[in-house]
Amino acid sequence: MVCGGACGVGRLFLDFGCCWRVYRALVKSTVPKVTVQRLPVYLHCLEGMSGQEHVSSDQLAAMAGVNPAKVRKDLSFLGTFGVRGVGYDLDQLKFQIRLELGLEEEWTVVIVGVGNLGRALANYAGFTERGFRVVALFDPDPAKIGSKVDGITIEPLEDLEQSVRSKGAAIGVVTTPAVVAQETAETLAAAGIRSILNFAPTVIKPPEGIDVRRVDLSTELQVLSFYMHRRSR
Amino acid sequence: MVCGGACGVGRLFLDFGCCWRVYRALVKSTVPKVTVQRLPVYLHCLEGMSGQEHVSSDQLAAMAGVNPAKVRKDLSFLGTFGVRGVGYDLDQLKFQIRLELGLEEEWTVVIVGVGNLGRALANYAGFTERGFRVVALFDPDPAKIGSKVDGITIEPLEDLEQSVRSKGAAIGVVTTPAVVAQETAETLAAAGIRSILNFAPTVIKPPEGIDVRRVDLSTELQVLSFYMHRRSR
DNA sequence: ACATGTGAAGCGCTTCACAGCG
DNA sequence: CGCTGTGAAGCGCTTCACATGT
Repeated sequence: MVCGGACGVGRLFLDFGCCWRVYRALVKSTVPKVTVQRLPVYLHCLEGMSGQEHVSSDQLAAMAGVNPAKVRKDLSFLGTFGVRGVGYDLDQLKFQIRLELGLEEEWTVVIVGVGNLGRALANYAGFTERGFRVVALFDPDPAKIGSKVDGITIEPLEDLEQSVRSKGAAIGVVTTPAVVAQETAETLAAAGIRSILNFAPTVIKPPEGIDVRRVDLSTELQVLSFYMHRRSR
Repeated sequence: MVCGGACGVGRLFLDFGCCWRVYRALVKSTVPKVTVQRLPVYLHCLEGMSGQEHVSSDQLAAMAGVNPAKVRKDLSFLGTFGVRGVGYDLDQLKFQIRLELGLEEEWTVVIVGVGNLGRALANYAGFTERGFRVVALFDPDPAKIGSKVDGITIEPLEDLEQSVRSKGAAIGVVTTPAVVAQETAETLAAAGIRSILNFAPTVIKPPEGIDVRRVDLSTELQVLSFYMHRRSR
């Protein structure tokens, strides 16, 4: 980037001299996407530490498997609370990351599609540990309706909209077959869900105003396959 | 990048004039990482199409939710077999992607840790559909050993090395608790596994020569949390 | 006329290197 | 001295725009 040049934001052109920081703060006010993805990793590493009051970027970097400079830059987006010559205060750092990630709020989750994967997720301890509470399960199969998984009763699909709305759920997890994933996402959106985590092996076109993240298990295997294939040539 | 400038590769500096393509072909010979991640998505989209002989980059881009130019550039790494004014031959394109991803080989998979998630993955149809065959399951729990999941007998951890070696398995899926994930990865590496897919909520330091990919379900939720939190400020 | 293939510009993340400060 | 915070350079991916080809 040419420093001191003009920054184009949509059709608007602004000149901040050499100050990209001002640009970020005033115009975008955003933490880089890649940083957001690393914050949970840092948090996890920090939570596994004990018996020390401070952490250095080198230490955290080694645990998270990244470059120390990256750790420092990432953390600098949350504010300036490291101590030179010492490191970061462990408790404060954990708190700041949780705050930034919005983990101080308790988010409620519903899961649509109680197959093997849906059931596994309903039982997944990692959700509860992070403050995500599963409040409802939905499935179209009459044989499943009424039975419980981890204490939560499986409800019929027809009740989805009303149930989600009354519980004020924020996140919808889609573990349905691929063919009904889009439809499911739209129903969830209509019911007032704000974000969707999609495990169905298909691309969901995000409904208006909804943030969709995709986790595709077989995609991951295919990526591994590529690199194995490559290495053996 | 300054075109016509020098390209540094390690300590070696080479000058290829303006030709980044030559540089890629001769020195790196690699498809960009992000492209590799998108190829499975394209493939999935193509497999869902029928009743037409050709696809255009615009069409594929719309289905995959990306920019058309990106599709063309991605595909150009696999070779030059689009037809101007027409598009890509559907069957040929599917074949080329499968070839590039190494999906023409059948990879064998073992799963370590048969909890809810491990069981879900053992049953996961998406693996079989893509040519990944689960050949063994391992768990330390004596109560589980000997029972079957989807036709595969659960074996004790002690048999892992010998069993993996004799079956010539290529991919190890780690669905153990976080505390034993590293250890598990090293055992898998010692047994001759070549790649690891890690679902344990922790960072595995890759054993020598092993490619490790990490899928963390709660990380994904935390990323969603960040953006929801952000929006409501 | 239409869609690919691709230089080149744009943009954002990574990494270096060091000033700044306890 | 040690470690953070950060300009600036490096690098790779994205996107544009259009030459190229059918």
